[in-house]
Formats: sequence, C-alpha cells, structure tokens
Amino acid sequence: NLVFDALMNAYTDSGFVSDAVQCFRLVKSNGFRVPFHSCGYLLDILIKSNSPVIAWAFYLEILDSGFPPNIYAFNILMHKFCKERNVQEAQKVFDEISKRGLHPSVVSFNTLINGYCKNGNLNEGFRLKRVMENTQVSPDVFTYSVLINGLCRESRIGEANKLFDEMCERGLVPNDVTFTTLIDGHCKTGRVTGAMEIYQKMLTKGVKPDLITYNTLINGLCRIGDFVRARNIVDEMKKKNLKPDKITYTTLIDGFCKEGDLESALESKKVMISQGVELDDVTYTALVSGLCREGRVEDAEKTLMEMVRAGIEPDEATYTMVIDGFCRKGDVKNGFRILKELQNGGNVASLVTYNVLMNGLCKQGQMKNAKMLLDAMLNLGVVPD
RNA sequence: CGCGACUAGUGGAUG
Repeated sequence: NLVFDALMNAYTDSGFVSDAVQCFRLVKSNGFRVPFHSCGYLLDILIKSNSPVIAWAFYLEILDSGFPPNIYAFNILMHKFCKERNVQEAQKVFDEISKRGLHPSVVSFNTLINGYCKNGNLNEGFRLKRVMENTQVSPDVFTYSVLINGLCRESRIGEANKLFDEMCERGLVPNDVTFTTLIDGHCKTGRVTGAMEIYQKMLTKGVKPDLITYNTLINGLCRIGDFVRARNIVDEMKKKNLKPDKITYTTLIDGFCKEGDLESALESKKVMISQGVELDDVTYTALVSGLCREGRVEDAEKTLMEMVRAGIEPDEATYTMVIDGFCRKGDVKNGFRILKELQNGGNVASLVTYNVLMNGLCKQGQMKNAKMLLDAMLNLGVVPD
C-alpha cells in the first residue's frame, strides 16, 4: 500500500495527473487497499488546477471507494463550477453532499446562492434561503450580502433595502462588504444621495469603509459628474490611510474622459504614475476610448503604443476604437496601418474591425477599395453581415 | 484528539 501511495504521489508531483488517476484505478480494480493519502493529495492538485470537471469526476470515484467525504472539498468544487458559470454542475455537487452523508454548511448554501444570483436566477437564491431557514442552517452576513447584491444587479433597490433591514432585525451585523454592496447598488441606479446616506450610516454604526467602499463611492460620484465630491472622497480616504489604487485612478480617469475633460484624465494618469501605481489594460482602454471619443486619435494611438510598450497587448476592440477614430477623420490609410499593428500583435481582426474600415472607405467614396476589402474578408473567411 | 483549509462588494471596452 505504501508503494502505491508513493507511486501515485510521484506521478502527481511530476505533473502526470492522469497517470496518477490511472494508477488509482489499477490499484482499485486489483482489489488492493486504496491509498487515501495520495488520493487526497491528488485531489488537492486537481482542485487547484482549473478543471473542476476532472477534479469532480475523480472525487466521485474516490468517494465510491470509501474516501472520507469532506464538506470543504464539496464547497470548493461548487465554487469553481460557479466561477465558470456552471451552476448546474454546482447544484449536482451540492446534491451530492447529502448523498454522501454530510450536511450542506452555510458556506455550501452561500456559494450556491451566489452562483444562482450571478446567473440571474434570484428566485432560486431566495428559495435556497428558505431551505436554510427550515434546516437549522441560518443565513448569515454572506447570505444576505449575496442576495442584496443580486437584487441590486437587477436594480431592485427597494427590495435590497428591505432585505438589509430584515438582516438587521434578525440580529445580524452588516459589515463593510454588505454596506458597500448596497452603496454600489444605489450608485449604479443613480441614487447617489441614497448611497451617501448609507455611507454615513455605515460610519455611524462604526463599520470601517475600506478601499472598495471608497472606490464604489467615487465611481458613483463620477457617473453623475460630481468630480468635486469625488475628489473629496479621495482626500477622505487618504486621511484614513487608504492609498488610492489602480481602480481608484481608473475610475477617475474614465469619469473625466466621459465628461470630456481629457486634461483632468491625463493629469490623474500622471499622478497615478508618480504614485507608483501601475496602469493596467483597463486604465489604458479607458484612456484610448476617451481620446477617440474626443477625436484625439493621434493621442489615442500614442497611448495604444504606450500600452504595448508596457507589455500589455491591447485587444481587438481597443485597436478597433483607434481604427474607427482615424476613419471618422477620413484617414482610412492610418486606419489600415493600425490594422497591421493589430495583426502584428498577434490578434486576428474580425467582422467589426473590417466593417469599421469598410465604412471608412465607403464614406470616402473609395468604392473600389471597399470592394477589394470585401473580397479580402471573404478570402479570410470573415463572413460579412 | 485538537487545529488549519472553502463562500459575498469596486474600474474600461469597437461598426
């Protein structure tokens, strides 16, 4: 038995997980005792690799051979499936918990409820909450936060508020995440005043806002164009020793861009750099998009190249924005130049990009070139719509 | 035997 244990571990450690699984099957089919230690180890590895399907299949196999079921393993697998938006499979894992003689924990419920909420099936989420209430597993702060978030995402703010109250009435104490969730819901539906009230309530109740809370508020304020208060919030967070992160800056940059205030956006970018905060793909896309919208294509292209130099490959949509920017100025030639850049970056231009160029050519009356482009598309297997 | 390990909230994006 020790031998099989060692053998399976060796396969696992060498990255030959499928051989390890085979090894397990051989041991089992030959009637030897199943090496639980190495099975557990392999299971861990499989769970950590991003293929919950394989991990789940293996888990079922070893459970069948007597491996002791463990609620954490089930929960983690459910979570992985949910992350892949595969709630159906998560539900199967959930159902298996009871079949294997365990009881779903509050985490099991919360994970599944979240999966359903993210899939737009709030009803099932609430049904599970009732199941919890009937089975000694009381909904906790996570349960409520998940459901409040689900309601918020569907703009059902009144119900979200009610659920928040229900939670408090039941003696549960909302934490920073709960408050932030509710604040975000209010912001996203334009109720920024309400959001600020919740924020005040949060402070009154002694719940400490964190970086995410502030970013959420800043986003809400930017969306209604209230940059004065947005900046005030930034100052407030600094006073509390919270350093603005890339999301804070990107939120501001995007907010300024959407307002058409490119100077402030670029100024924020400067501050960001001087503070040693890294720009990521989202930051750059916000800038490129903003510059294009304002017709500053050359600057957009510079930013695009800066992005490439920073080691971040822009995606097709980002290149296409710049191509479109040139085309709108009647400069189709430069549009095609960017197309080349796109292709050099290892991207494949698809329908939308070609349509942008096609549009540019047609608007310029370059029908012959447009026809050639159409032929090129057909040759490349890009189906025109 | 004990302990640990699992769940919720924030930014951009093309015709």
